[in-house]
Amino acid sequence: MSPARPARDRLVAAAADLFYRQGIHATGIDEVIARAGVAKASLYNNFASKDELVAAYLRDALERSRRLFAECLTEPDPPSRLRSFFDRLAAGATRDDFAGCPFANAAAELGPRDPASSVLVDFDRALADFFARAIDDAPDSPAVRRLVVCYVGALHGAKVRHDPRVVADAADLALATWSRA
Amino acid sequence: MSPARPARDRLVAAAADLFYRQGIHATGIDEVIARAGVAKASLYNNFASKDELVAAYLRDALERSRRLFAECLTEPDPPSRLRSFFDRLAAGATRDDFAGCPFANAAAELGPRDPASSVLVDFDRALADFFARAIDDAPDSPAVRRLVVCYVGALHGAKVRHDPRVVADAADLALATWSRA
DNA sequence: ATAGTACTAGACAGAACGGTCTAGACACTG
DNA sequence: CAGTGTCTAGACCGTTCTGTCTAGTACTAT
Repeated sequence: MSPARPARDRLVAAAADLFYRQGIHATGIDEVIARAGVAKASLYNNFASKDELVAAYLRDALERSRRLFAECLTEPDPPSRLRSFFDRLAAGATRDDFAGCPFANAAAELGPRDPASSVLVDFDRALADFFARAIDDAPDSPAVRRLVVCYVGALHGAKVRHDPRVVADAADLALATWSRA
Repeated sequence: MSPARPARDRLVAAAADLFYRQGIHATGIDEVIARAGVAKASLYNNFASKDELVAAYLRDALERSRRLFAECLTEPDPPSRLRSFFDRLAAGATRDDFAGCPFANAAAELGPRDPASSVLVDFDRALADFFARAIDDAPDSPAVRRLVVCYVGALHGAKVRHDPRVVADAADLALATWSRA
């Protein structure tokens, strides 16, 4: 049925790059297909609408996040899991195309009624679940919610201040709040 | 010269409401002037462009934030200043039109090259300055940067999870990180 | 009374948008 | 060879957007 569709993959990759860096509403269909090197008809053969492409971009980003979570969970103990996670965030924040958390950015644009916003809820759950597994606690526990605060503050702070040190500050905060709990 | 311009004020108020709740790109000029009860020409007599209206909206929000900061700084000691601040955030997060931090939302939409984004930098500085005064520390100190992380995490977390408890979690984190430092 | 100012109502233009459609190239499979 | 599915190139449509323009109204100061 769907053996391998390079056009679709190139579309998602181009959408990821442009939607992430420029914003979703600020990026037009024509720019996406030009970046992907793909005809407009190929877009609408693979996706019913621009919103579907947005959802596909977010689902792809969610999948990458899940893999990141899984890698961090291979560490033996809670502090090294948290350290591994925030180290990876810090590394990402030094890239020149860093623009914060893609899900936070999308949440600011989409609004709660948008169909693609269900992926944002999925990410939120996946993040809480990751932190819960990382520190062996319940996903709704205050300790996990504090770690989510650290994550959000880290990425957004590093974005608006153009300063990856903020991620290190948030990591300190995360480690401290875990060791205290 | 400019004794009192109700049309301009109504425009900024309408823009604040709509841009904040729906997003900037998702809100058209026609919707703003309809909400303001104002003719389109009045908009362009007071603002050169939509971007100017966006900037005016953000400057107005920045001014309100500065007043909030000043009120919190009347508290006698650092913990009560921080508690006062996060209590006000928590109160705001329970409102049904709560949509997170207006500057964070605008940052996700505008991109760094937008002229209005200088107001975002101003807010960032004002926030760091407030925390620095609140805990009697330098605006670039790690303690202040950790508090900024708490602020961002509080508002964004409360937004995407629709749960004002997140603000309380962030407040705990903020108080703890200050008392430890 | 008259001039100036701030406003309203809405038509209008130009561009950009999302999305559809036709025509045809290429590769693979029977 | 014929047929099928995926692709490209780009014209095209209707809508929506920002921004301009005309015309006329209400108020105020001199």
